[in-house]
Amino acid sequence: MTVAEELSASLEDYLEAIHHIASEKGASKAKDIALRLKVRSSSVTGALHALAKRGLANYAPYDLITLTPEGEKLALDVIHRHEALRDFFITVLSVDKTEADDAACKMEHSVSPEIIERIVQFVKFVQTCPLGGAEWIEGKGFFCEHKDSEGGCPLYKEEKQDSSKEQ
Amino acid sequence: MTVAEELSASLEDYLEAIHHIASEKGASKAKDIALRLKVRSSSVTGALHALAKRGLANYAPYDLITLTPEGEKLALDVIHRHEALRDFFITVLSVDKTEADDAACKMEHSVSPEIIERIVQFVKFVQTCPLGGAEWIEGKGFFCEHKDSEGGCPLYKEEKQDSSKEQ
DNA sequence: TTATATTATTAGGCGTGTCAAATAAATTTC
DNA sequence: GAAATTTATTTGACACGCCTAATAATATAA
Repeated sequence: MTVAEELSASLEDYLEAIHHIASEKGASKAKDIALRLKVRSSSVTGALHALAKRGLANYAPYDLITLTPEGEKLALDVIHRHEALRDFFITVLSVDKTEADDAACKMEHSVSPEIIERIVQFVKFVQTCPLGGAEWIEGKGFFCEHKDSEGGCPLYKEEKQDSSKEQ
Repeated sequence: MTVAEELSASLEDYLEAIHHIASEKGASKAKDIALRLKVRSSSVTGALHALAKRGLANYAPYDLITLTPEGEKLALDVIHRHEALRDFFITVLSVDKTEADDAACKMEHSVSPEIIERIVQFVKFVQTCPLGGAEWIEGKGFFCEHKDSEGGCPLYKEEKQDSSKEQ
């Protein structure tokens, strides 16, 4: 089995669109995809061939379009990146929703898994410890600087409880 | 005067490379650019034609390559985005330098001016108020939540002093 | 200064991703 | 169920940006 080729930004957009349309109306038609991505339907046909060739979409001419499990997995990954970025822009940077969504849409294709993971952790930290003072602890995540003192980091406490539960 | 066409990620990379090579050795040669961008020199020639056509690079066959003032301005903008992202990854997300630089390199082309500005402000905040508690104040920037209490946000105090100086 | 090595350019090809126009299939309406 | 409409596909074109191979210019060494 060879390593799957990196998807282009364009194909990632198609996966994302197909997933979203499917979750709104069950399955996708080329026209909905075209409308959503602001692209002509001949471009959609082309993209669907490419996705089908990679085993990411179920495509038969004139038929409804769905994602394969593999395609679905990749779509969810793109969406995860999108949402992580958007949440970060809104929660931490106080960017307004529309702008945050647009920015996430553009950046979701170039952000690495490592950065996304850090961002997810950081947003989680900010939402739990609004007083801040984030400190990254390798292998654990962000905690506030006073994790050991009374009234310290709630995240850190959760962590402690969790591990004692696991005992 | 028409609105300048958006530069592609690829051309932005060339601008950035030309600027960096020039600041290290005075001017750029096609070979240095090719090495830096891991591209063949025929690709460099093509890119130089495109940049020259847009008035961003001074290009004459077999001659040294420099940027026009316009090209220099755009190069500095790309570099600003790169550095803002890298600093954020390092300072806030505790990502290691190499990874931070790689990630910045990939994302610098898709990040909007608004997001960059917020990130710059946020990093500045984190560096000044390491205890955190960032709060965005429209038209001002990030300050900590205790800006009015004793021992509160140094950034906010600076701001106050600054405006009294201006009086 | 002539031969050699290096560097740059041109020419042509390939993959991606878009479009418009022509055609074909499916759906809706009468 | 036939006609009209909508939707989808094919075909061919074009821009980008990379590549290889062949050629041309420049720089280096003898």
